[in-house]
Amino acid sequence: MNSSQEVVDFVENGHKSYLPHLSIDCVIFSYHELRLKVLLIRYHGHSQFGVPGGFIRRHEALTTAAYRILADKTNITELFLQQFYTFGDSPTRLNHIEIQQNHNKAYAKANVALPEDHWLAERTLSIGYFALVDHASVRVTPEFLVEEYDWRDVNHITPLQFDHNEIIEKAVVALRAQVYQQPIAHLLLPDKFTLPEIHALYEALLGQPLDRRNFRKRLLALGLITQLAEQRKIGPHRSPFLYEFAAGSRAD
Amino acid sequence: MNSSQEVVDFVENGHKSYLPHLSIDCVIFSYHELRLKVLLIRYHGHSQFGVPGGFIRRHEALTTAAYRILADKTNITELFLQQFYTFGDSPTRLNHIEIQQNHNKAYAKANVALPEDHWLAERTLSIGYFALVDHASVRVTPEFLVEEYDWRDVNHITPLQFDHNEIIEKAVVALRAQVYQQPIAHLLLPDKFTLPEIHALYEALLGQPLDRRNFRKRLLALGLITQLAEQRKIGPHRSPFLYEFAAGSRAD
DNA sequence: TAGTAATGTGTATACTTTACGCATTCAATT
DNA sequence: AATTGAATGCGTAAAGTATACACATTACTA
Repeated sequence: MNSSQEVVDFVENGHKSYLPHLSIDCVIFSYHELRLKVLLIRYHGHSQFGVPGGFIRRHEALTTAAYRILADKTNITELFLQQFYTFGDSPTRLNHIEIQQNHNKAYAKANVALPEDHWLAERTLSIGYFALVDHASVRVTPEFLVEEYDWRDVNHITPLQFDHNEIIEKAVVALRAQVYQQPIAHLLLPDKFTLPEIHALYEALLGQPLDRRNFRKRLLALGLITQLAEQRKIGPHRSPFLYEFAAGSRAD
Repeated sequence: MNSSQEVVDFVENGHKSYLPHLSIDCVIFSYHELRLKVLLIRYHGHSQFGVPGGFIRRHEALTTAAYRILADKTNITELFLQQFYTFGDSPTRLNHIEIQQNHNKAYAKANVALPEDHWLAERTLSIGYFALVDHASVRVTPEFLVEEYDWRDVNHITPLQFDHNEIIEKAVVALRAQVYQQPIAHLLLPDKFTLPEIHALYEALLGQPLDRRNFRKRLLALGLITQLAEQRKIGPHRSPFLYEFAAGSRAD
């Protein structure tokens, strides 16, 4: 939504296209400057950030909706995406008046206010997905109601809207559980990469130091990566070998 | 719902109390005659069984709803309950006409038919919960539209309604992942139990044989159970010691 | 040509899991 | 009273995984 007019149209007609009471919240991870980052956005009139989200079309498969929302927000179609939990307990999700007021802080920018019985002002459950995207490929779509966005270090998340802190925490746990099961890092690295590169990536993903040598043995033993004969020239040091993700490793 | 009148009332007024487009499906496990069982129900006019489900009240916390539905169906309040996945992809969940026809097969018994635009005839996502209940304590609540129910061996599930086979499969995976993490079996055994008893239970839960001796060491090492000084007299054999679940083990 | 800082592997040790055997107990039978 | 069958109790050896750690190699710079 890129103009006041589009926002008004959404508020007036959105109920025809989208399911009420239900949203998808996306915890979008990327890897940048050796750190694991999460994409946060801040709406007009709000002081706190939150994770981006969207609604499900009435006749759209859930997974399709998740991919569509991710693509809408980041202009990225190649990504790792996985559902991890559905949130519907937080008191901040149940208090009608609070929800309505919260929305209206943002919608004020388009000079609309939600009436009390508007579908957007109602209690909404959220299906949590987490995604891993290539940082450099992301072009965050500007939105009329979104004041700013920020790639926040996953270890330095400040208090967020609603239950979004809890959502991110659960997403991080789910992400880390997958790190040795699936070639998750595939989209975060070039096709050919060095061991130090993937090593630093995994340290960021897991938030802890990993022994270089044992790490290599592990990925090799799991069959996640394959060593190539080629090497790469890096500045003044020994040339590291290149590796690639093994074809046939899970989720390929 | 126990009478034709109640069903009609639900069809006419349910939208005031419950969230549309969203249901909770419960995979209810129990342990009976050394087997892991799942509770299935069959609606009037339907040939296939399915897992029991229910709707979320408009202002009810999600977890509360799940416990309420479980209690409604089984008259049990003490149980292990956990969300595991939200289903919204299956084509059988998206086809309007099919959904409507399916519902009407059952509702025919109450001489009602859902119009095409009725909330119950619309596309519905389902939040999957699995539960572990004490088989003997369950008293399945009779419902007007439910023709029969069955505790089905988890290894002999026939084709079910909609995507319920997939739901059960995912539930079994989620259940098995928890078996050594939480004192899941607490509610399936008496307070004091013998090692052979919990051993047989775990074999049923995991669907595979487990070495008696290693099994004991494992549970003891994890601190899940504690050995007592007491023994139990069993027929013509050596008296087994009694064990209890360790206080302070997770989820207590 | 030596120095520096990074990369490349191998090996020994601790820990965890798995495999497996033999002694003990209870009651029914000889 | 001794024997036997069937189940339980609990230990030990072997295999497999994970962890800790060290030294050789390379590429550029001084």
